[in-house]
Amino acid sequence: MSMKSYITTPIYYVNGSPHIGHAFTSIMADILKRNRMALGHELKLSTGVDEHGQKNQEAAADLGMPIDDFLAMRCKEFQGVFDKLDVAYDYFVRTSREGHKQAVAGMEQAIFDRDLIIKKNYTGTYCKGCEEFKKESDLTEEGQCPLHPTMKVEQTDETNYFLKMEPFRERLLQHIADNPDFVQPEAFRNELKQMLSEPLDDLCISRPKTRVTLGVELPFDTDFVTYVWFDALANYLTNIDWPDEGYAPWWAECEHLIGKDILKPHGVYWPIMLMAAGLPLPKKLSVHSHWVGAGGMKMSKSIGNVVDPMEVIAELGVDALRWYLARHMRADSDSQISVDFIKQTYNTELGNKIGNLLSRAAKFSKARFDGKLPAPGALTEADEAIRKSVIAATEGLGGWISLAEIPARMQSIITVADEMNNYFAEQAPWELIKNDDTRERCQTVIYVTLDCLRVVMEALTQVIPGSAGRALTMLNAPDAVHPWKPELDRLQGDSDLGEIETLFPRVQ
RNA sequence: GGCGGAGUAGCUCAGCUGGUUAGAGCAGCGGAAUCAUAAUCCGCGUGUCGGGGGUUCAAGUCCCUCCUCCGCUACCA
Repeated sequence: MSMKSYITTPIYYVNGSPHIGHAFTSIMADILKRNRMALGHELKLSTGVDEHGQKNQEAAADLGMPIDDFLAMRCKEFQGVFDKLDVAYDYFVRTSREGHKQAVAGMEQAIFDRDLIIKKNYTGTYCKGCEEFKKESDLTEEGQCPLHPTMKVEQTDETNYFLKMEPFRERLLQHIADNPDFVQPEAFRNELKQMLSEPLDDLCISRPKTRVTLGVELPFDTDFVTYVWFDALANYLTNIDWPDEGYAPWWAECEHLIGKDILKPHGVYWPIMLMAAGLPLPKKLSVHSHWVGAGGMKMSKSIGNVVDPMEVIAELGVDALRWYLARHMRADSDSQISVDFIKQTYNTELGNKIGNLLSRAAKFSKARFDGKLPAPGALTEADEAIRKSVIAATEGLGGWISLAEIPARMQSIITVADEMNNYFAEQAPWELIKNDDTRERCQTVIYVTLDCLRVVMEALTQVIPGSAGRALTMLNAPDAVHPWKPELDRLQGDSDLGEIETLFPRVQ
């Protein structure tokens, strides 16, 4: 029986169109999935959309659309984007799904039955942007929410249901202390500890229907719907059919990928919800930072430095984007992105160093060896050296990688691509082909180069599956070994090569 | 205000517990080669390592201080 793993992305709020942040988290989740699967794990990856809450309700109203039509449209848009990004999700979550709603209600009932939910009146300030109640101290001097300065906060005086949080605080802190991998990287673990360093207020988990109608009705009071965050977080369980028996092995190996902006709901609310319901906590919370424009400028329409994932795909192809994100993400601080940066990285790394090498070696082989890949002769020290380097550079991807390790793995691929170009230039097969007595040597160099490229491409299947797959087809490579590890000499000497096309066409 | 992170070549970044002439990639300049996506290979960097002070035989690397930026958090209002 193979190991099961479960990776999640947040479910995205659909009141706006998909942006680079959505694309990033889902692509990273996809890379981790492909990595786990290469290792022989059975895997489920969930991504999707959050269809509830006041903001969606209002976004639909603004467009003058019936809510269901609006949600269906947005859902299709998001799903289409992830398909184009080659994100191989197993579940595309829609919180409007009946099974999800029932499970959310079931979870609430379970917590309610344990006397951990109380009803009380609350007067305070409410930010629609955050869909949260705010303390006076959370607001700016002008009395507005610092996260949503253009929205007006509302004064409320209403009765709601609250989840008791404080009883679980110490236990959660202890869990974090005992399990360093529970929150990664360390910088965010420390921030979470800070959030938990003082007594927690009860969490309001309901909204009166008089104000919000789009949501899951409370099982114990039909005048209320569930707070969006409670509803949304529960998707991680409902996707794998909780409370049905089968969910357990998946849940035991659950890794949540999130942006640092939603650390609090995932690091505080969610674990406490689970503890309150008597359920085990997820195994790992992998937190990432955000993308900002060149020079560290925030992306904004007025500056004109917004990177639209769909525009990038249309112009450069999906793998230019996937590669850039995987290569330049920094674990605990924001990373920079611009269309120019993506182009530059694409041209120099994918195009010049990898694509061009494949092109020159494969075309040479076909032209000089009758459309075939020649069989190698005896190997020299130089051959052995480059082969060894290729194994060393790729074997990391034959093991379990964490989110934070991805860029370093990509770096080692590029480094070895440099070495391969070096090898090819030093061996100069175009010279070797000129004399009969060096012809066999030429065959060996071509074979070694293309077989090394095959290994690299197999490794890259985890990151840029489309391009890597095409390259393997050109090389007429056999199916990769499973579980995967870098292995030499799997290309057949004296066999046909496929049609050689330009893998990463240069862009201006 | 507190805590944390950051400020290193034109750009993006490495530089761990202090130790040879401060590094890489990209960009730029010169050359070689022509198998290839004008790609590749070789050569070329006098940077006040944010400012100032200090400790030390020796500091980008430790201490103090100041400046700038970012994150979390608090409080005054």
